[in-house]
Amino acid sequence: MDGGRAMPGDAPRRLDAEARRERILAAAICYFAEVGFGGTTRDLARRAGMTQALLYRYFASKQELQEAVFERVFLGRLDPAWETELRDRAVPLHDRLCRFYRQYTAAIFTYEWMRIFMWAGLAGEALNRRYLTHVADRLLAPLRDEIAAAGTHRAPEMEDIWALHGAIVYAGIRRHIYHLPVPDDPAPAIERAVACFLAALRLPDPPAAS
Amino acid sequence: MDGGRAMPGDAPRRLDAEARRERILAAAICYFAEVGFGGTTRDLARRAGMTQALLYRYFASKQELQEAVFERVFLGRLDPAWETELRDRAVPLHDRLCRFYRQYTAAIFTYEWMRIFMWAGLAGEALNRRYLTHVADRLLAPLRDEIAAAGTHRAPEMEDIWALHGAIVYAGIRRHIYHLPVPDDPAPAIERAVACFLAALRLPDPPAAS
DNA sequence: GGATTTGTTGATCATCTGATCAATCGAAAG
DNA sequence: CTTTCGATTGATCAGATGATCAACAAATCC
Repeated sequence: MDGGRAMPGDAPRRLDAEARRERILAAAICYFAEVGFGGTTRDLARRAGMTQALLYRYFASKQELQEAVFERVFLGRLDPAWETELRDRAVPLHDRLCRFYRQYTAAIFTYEWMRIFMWAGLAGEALNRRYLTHVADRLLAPLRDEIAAAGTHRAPEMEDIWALHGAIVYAGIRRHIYHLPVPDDPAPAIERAVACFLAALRLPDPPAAS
Repeated sequence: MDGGRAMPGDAPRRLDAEARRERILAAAICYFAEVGFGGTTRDLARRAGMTQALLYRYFASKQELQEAVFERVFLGRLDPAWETELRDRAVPLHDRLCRFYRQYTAAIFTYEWMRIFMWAGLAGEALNRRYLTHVADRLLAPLRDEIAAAGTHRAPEMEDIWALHGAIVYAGIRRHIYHLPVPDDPAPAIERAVACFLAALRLPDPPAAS
């Protein structure tokens, strides 16, 4: 059957340096996302279909491989255009928020991103705080400003913006961390969460009772 | 200086079985919450101020200790009375929701609960799915029924209830997993999230634009 | 005081884990 | 075909880790 040539989906025994490094990195992202950074280099190598020793030809240490995983997974996921678009008052606020959260969730609602971010957070990596601080300053704060400028009777506090954020992001956590059933397309839920949030802010006062 | 007697906050060298077991369990909860279940029995023993070998007199294996931690942290945290109170239509809906989420967050917004729950979730423990399924069936579903019965123009979907849940719970994640600054008292944020949620449901239609 | 029970320890074992290196293998160049 | 260079491997090392056990020590009982 096998003439010795590599099958289409199969790996040739020998790869040039760049392709091998890529293969290791891809396997590491998948593996560490699943088991966390406590996973062993031997398990990782087995799943990547190569020897454990080979990992160390392309990454000086497990720590360095872990950092390469962080860089690949997190770097460049946040598009600077989002901030600009959030501030574009030619577009209705509701649409701006929906559009932003559709793009944001498209970027981070993946098995790898969600889980590696959570593993890193629990492990106390500074990365998470930096990332979320950036999100707060560059995205949520402008978002709050836009809501405040949209003529509602009171400006929401940052905690309220975080609540909207949590309402949307928690779906990704339920799905990828807890493995609970969640709709494939987050767009409808985003739509309703944003509409709910904005609608409430336009009310003159919280309801008295019942 | 030291006459041989144990100092007030100090541990006597010798404890009766029950007290020792308690000490180990308390230290294990604190330790595993911080570093996860990949932490070592030697580190744990050092922090608990005893020998590593001693752990194995009270727990047959690390696995058994881990299960004891789960039981202590998660068992009996959900009060069955909450469901009853959620259904008590003598109380205004807004107040019922706020009261429930104040009690719920009081139960789970601790460093230990939040982190051990997240470690367990990432590790794929069945515990998390069981727990959240219980929350969904026994608390969020009734909560949805009550909202539907409160005369709003449309009944929210379960995903909307999960959004409210996420808006509130995400504050605990930000605080205990990501170590971001969050208000000590979650009550005001709960109040606003619930008011926002209910207010929006009473609106005749989502806003047309801007 | 001496014997008995029971909590505690240091030493130790088998295995696992990150990391290293000389030996091998494969493809391209001459 | 032979040489050469670089990718790949098996063997191996030192330290860490879960678990065990005989020896020790502090209460308790006679």
